[in-house]
Amino acid sequence: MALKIRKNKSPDPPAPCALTHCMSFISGAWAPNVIWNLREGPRRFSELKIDIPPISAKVLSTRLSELEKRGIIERNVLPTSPPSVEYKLTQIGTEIIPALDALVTVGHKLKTRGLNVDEAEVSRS
Amino acid sequence: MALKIRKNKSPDPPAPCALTHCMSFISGAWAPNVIWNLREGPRRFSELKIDIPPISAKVLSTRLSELEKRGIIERNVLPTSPPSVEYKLTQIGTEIIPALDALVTVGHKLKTRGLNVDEAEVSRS
DNA sequence: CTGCATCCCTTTGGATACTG
DNA sequence: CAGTATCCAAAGGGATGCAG
Repeated sequence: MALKIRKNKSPDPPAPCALTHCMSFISGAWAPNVIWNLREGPRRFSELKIDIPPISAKVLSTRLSELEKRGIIERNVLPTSPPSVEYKLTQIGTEIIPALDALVTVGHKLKTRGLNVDEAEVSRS
Repeated sequence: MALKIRKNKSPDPPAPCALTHCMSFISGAWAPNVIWNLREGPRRFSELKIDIPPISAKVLSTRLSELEKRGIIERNVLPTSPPSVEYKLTQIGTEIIPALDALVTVGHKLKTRGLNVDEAEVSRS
């Protein structure tokens, strides 16, 4: 039969969800953090690494590449003896800041309202 | 066995990144979509299921529970013969809409600016 | 200093089937 | 209709080591 038998695997047809798609530019672990930490100006790789302690070099590198590809940040290699690289938000990249800020504001409200933001177990060392 | 040998696994200390933490309330696949689809009023389980075609019942159910626990949505069981359940945004839940909207706006700009939002590479050999 | 390659493990979302 | 339980597979991130 010409009909395709799909057991349970499909090539993942593009999700026709515009909203999901439009928000994909901040996808990936720490992506919002990276953007956030660039809000006050250029920052070097190692600085960002320090800004976001839990991030691994691999992930930071990956995120940086993605964000650059998406037109959110710019990469500048400084011709210093030990090569250093600066990353900065693009024009449009800076427009993300207020949006993130709005989201964080709501998130903060949610927390301070005595609600259980499913982390009542924060009493971790 | 009472002992577990951990080679390189650590309990992953809580990431001290406030921003990540403050945005975690929209974590999980389709979470933003669910919120978004409730923006115009109450919606039933099966309606949401239809609104967001790619979502599975399991995930929708999970997201709904999480969002309720986080105080973003409310669940109302309607005493109809076939039991139906309505979900609606809470007061604070509605505050997320503008934030999402801001994010989506930027995302849309990013796309329409002729940039490759990491999908220019579909022409992969 | 940057950043990639590898390996491995956890997470988590999808499919399916079943219950109230 | 609403939701849960299982199983499964893929994605993605962390650690480490190496390279430019």
